[in-house]
Amino acid sequence: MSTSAGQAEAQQKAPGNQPKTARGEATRRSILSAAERVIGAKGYNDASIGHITSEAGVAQGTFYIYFKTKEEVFSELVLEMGRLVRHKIAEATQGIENRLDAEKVGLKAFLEFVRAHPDLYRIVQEALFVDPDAYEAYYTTFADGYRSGLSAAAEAGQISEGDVETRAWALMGIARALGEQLVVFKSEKPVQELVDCAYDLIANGLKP
Amino acid sequence: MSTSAGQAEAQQKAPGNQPKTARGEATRRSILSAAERVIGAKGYNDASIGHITSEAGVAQGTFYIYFKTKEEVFSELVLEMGRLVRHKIAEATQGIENRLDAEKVGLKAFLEFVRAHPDLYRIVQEALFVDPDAYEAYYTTFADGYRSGLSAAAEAGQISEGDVETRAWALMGIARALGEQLVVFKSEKPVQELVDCAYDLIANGLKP
DNA sequence: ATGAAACATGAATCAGTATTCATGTTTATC
DNA sequence: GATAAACATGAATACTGATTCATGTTTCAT
Repeated sequence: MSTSAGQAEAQQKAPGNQPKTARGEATRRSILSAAERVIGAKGYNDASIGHITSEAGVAQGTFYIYFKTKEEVFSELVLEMGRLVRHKIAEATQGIENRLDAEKVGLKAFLEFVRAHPDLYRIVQEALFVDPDAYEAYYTTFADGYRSGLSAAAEAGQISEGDVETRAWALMGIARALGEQLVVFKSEKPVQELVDCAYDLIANGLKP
Repeated sequence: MSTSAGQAEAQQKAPGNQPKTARGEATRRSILSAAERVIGAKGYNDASIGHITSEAGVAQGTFYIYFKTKEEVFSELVLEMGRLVRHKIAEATQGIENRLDAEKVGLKAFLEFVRAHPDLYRIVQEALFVDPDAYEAYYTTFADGYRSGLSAAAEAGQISEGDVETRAWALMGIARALGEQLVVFKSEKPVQELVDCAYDLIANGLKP
């Protein structure tokens, strides 16, 4: 009924508590965003609830009004990363007919997002150890989309034939490695240069 | 002076204690190998010293005869993974003149190693959070070798021109993603199939 | 054979921190 | 403006697990 509380309905895993007022909404958001920064910076284990709540400017107990456990806030961040990234890429590749073009534009959108959200990127990596299910869901969701895109492109003769499953993982691997360049290894290289080089490799291969 | 204690000399980071007798040597090795299994399976934080020592069949205190901290044993495992993997690849690509052939053979060797040592693979991934320096060293060492290999190949006209730095990371990304397929997502696909598909992509690209 | 160094033990220490709870404050509705 | 629900507090609880240590046992050079 109110302005923007539509997503509360279809929640799957019995979350801590959804806020019922604007104040609660704001507090919850501020905890989530503090968690993103703190966990992204220190890693899951060194990020204590105390750190997170003090970064958010609330008391320690307040955390447990909105999240059942430390793991829950982490999982939510992984989900958020998935949603945001997929949205960015879908938005950027909207209406592009040719798969190779879409590949290029999508890669660029991905890398720009990752550079803008280094904490989220690291959180997804750590999910392999903290919340393996979320990690797996993140990548398989991605891979599914990739695979069907590649299949369609092969049908349409836009790309050569080949095992779409393996290709999807390989292409995701390239994107991930370049993202890591930016976030983990702090490369200053312009995103466009990375994209152009990777695109050339993806499209033409290494053969002279 | 004795048979095989030559590596004790050039140690960098003041390690716990190197064993001085055959018994000590054996105990240390058994702790290290237990740590590999336990940390690989449960992750760094859930793998307690108690778990590791009981898996190794020694008392808890014994751990600290050979390792100063829990982190130290972890770092040593990351180093070990780097040494072993580089060795495997070097061995496999020994004497191969053509870079693209070497790429194919090296990728196969890498994937076979990874499938045989899933625990070590996971440990390297976790190093990003537990021991970032070791993580960085692992990948930059790899990338350095890759880069110079690609440069030489480009000189020799075996591959097309292109930014070797970015290409190196992209190719490492492919290898890593396929390794992850095997270890994390438990794919049953034969290594050779993955290699053939990835090689085709690397050599020829996606263009029809 | 013997003494010193190396190795091994496992119970005790010690610190950190996730989670709970009893108590107060704010918000919204009647 | 009163009442209940929602929200907020921060001190107390409870537990885990890395590290230490006082005490034994084994190895080995002499």
